[in-house]
Amino acid sequence: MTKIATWNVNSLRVRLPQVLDWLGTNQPDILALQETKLLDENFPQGEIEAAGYQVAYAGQKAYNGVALLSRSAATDIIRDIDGLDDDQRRVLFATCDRLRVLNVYVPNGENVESDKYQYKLTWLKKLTGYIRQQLVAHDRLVVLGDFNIAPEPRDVYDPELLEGQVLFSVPERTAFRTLLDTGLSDTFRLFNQEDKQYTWWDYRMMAFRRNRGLRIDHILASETLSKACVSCTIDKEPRRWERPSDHAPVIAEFR
DNA sequence: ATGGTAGAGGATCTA
Repeated sequence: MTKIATWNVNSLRVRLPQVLDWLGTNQPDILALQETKLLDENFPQGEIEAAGYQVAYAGQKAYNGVALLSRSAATDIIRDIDGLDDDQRRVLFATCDRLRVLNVYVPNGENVESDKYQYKLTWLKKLTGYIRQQLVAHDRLVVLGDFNIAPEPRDVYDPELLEGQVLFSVPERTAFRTLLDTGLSDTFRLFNQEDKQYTWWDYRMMAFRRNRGLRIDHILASETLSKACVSCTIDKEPRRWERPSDHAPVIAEFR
């Protein structure tokens, strides 16, 4: 069994003790992190290796940044995807435990009128083209991370209020659907799930206490891997901790 | 009254 997880930590510097605690409790084989917000020279490699995990990372100053923590060594590591043409550190692609793993931090988009929203849609289109190519070569592909898109009305706390807003606009949801149509499954929806399960809650307005959240962090699997997927769950526990990330981890297991 | 909170970095920008 291979256990793989994703977690937007919103600063690895601040969240490192929580990440180490969570690794000890949950023992994943692979953990994909987003928003590390660290230069590579400041990555806490020693502390993570001391906890029994190897690391690969692609960071930058202040914003973005992704990392892959794994029990086994990751190989064939790619930090710059062909055709993405992006200076921001948002992707990390590697092979680990017989999986081809693509860790993504999709642009937030800010709001639907913003230039950053167009950047998000263009970025997703380029990523989708790349994934379409990669699925030809890799039948055991996992794409996971913070997609900054809630795919369906049941993935947001108030679909009427949020309709047309960033993270839940029709063009974003269509882009997500197009990505799945390359041959990926949203592993969370392979299983019967309780209602009102989310992965992100705004820090403001007591959103977590009121469960005003969105499901925007996902683990997508190729057809071969979908058949081998036995669970996908959201761990809300770290969101309850003192000084938490605004995102909860998502965990999938593969036979 | 365009809020409210968090992180980075040292004034705003991003989410």
